[in-house]
Amino acid sequence: MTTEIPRTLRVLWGEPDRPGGRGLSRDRIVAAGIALADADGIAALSMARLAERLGSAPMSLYRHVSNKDELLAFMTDAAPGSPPELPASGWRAALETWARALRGVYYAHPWILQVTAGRPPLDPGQLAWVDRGLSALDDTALSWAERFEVLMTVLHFVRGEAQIGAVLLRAEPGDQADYGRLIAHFVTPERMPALAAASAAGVFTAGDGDLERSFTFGLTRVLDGIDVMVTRGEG
Amino acid sequence: MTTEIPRTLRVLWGEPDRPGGRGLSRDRIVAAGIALADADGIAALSMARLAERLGSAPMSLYRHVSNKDELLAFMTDAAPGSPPELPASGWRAALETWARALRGVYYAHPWILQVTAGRPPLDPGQLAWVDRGLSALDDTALSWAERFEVLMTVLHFVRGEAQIGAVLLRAEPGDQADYGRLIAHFVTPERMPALAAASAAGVFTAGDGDLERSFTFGLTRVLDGIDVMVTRGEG
DNA sequence: CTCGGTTGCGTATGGCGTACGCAAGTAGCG
DNA sequence: CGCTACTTGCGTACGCCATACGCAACCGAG
Repeated sequence: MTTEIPRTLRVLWGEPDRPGGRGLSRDRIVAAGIALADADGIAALSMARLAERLGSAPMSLYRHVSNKDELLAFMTDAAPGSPPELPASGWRAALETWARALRGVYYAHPWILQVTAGRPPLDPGQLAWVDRGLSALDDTALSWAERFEVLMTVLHFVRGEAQIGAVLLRAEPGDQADYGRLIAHFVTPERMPALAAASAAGVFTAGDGDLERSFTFGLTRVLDGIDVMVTRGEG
Repeated sequence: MTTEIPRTLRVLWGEPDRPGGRGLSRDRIVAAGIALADADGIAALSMARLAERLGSAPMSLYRHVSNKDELLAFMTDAAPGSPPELPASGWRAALETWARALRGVYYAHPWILQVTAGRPPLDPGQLAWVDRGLSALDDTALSWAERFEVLMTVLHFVRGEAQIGAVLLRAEPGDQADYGRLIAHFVTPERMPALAAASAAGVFTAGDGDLERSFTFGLTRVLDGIDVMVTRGEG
């Protein structure tokens, strides 16, 4: 009857770290992994490089982490930290606070997007955020299923925006200009009329602060759409 | 003045395939790569396995594809195919058609989501979809920048939903039930009250057709939000 | 002091992407 | 026909990766 529970999850929810070792510990390894992935990207995170950072041998890590997948699970659990307290001034402000804080997490740790893509969250770190997000809708009349779908809609938007924005932030300053120039070079009005018009209108030559404005723009659309439902249900 | 253009892009936009070889050709390699990634996932796509499928030696592929990254670029260009014709019955129906077709692409080739994550599209295959999506908004009074932001908002939602849905579709039938059971097992009302309530309400024990319904639900929210803006601008 | 358990790590294996250079085939041209 | 220039296929080799296994050093309890 009881589903057998994977070791990784049991550790994640229960066992605290044993700081016994002569220097290595799960917490230290996970923290170093997060720092490495933040700085150089998840592709640069290898067990060997991580061990080097920690001043130990590669195989020593396996005493605290059963394999690389488990390390990544620990990292995605720890990196987001605690979700923010939400304002009590209504679901919209609460949901917006949640979305902006989550965006901050993804901008700080873009690799989370890759690691958690298509994997339903089961660690306490991720689920705490889901719980907090659901609580933003406490003052609505929506069903639990509706609240969950609404939250997923916001989540999809935040993840999608972060996937683009976090990369742009770390790119060279000229890359965005290059992108606009390449679009302009390849896209012809005959084959792609709408795109050519958008390109000619300067849509692909973004400037400072445009990332922020574009996030706010999309989030406003999404929240407006939710508002239509919430208000109709109450009216 | 002229930005130097990466070889991969030049090939993508210009040079047709030279079918000269004794069996190998760029098109055949790309098609086999797509088939392999569709069947076994992108992680199972190695140059060696691909060569085996094609009955050639690993190094032979490099005559037609300069490295694995370029192969992936060719694959993401080719896999989506042509975007659908959009109905002329208004922006909402057009955008919905576009979104559903794109979702179909991601469900058929989930690896595209991983490969294109955080990389702005520059190949004709992807850009044709962006162009078609923008054209869905031709009958609105929005600016080009607004149309682009609107399209990105829809795109984020579609990608986010597909990232979860495409995986669930290929999962074992019992996995979804397992997920609900694991949530119920770990989540306590004291620590995560909203999540516990949602779990108790059966939100995490999905049934047949729920994926479709959930996509429609979220898409309706997003389109409703866009409608608020389009209508206000016109009124 | 002994002993069971824990921790660190050296060695080794099999997979990966791919640089390099040779050989076999093909096309152009006399 | 033969000679040459080029293209295509691929065998070998290298360095990086995750990680299985077993030994040695250490630690706390008796």
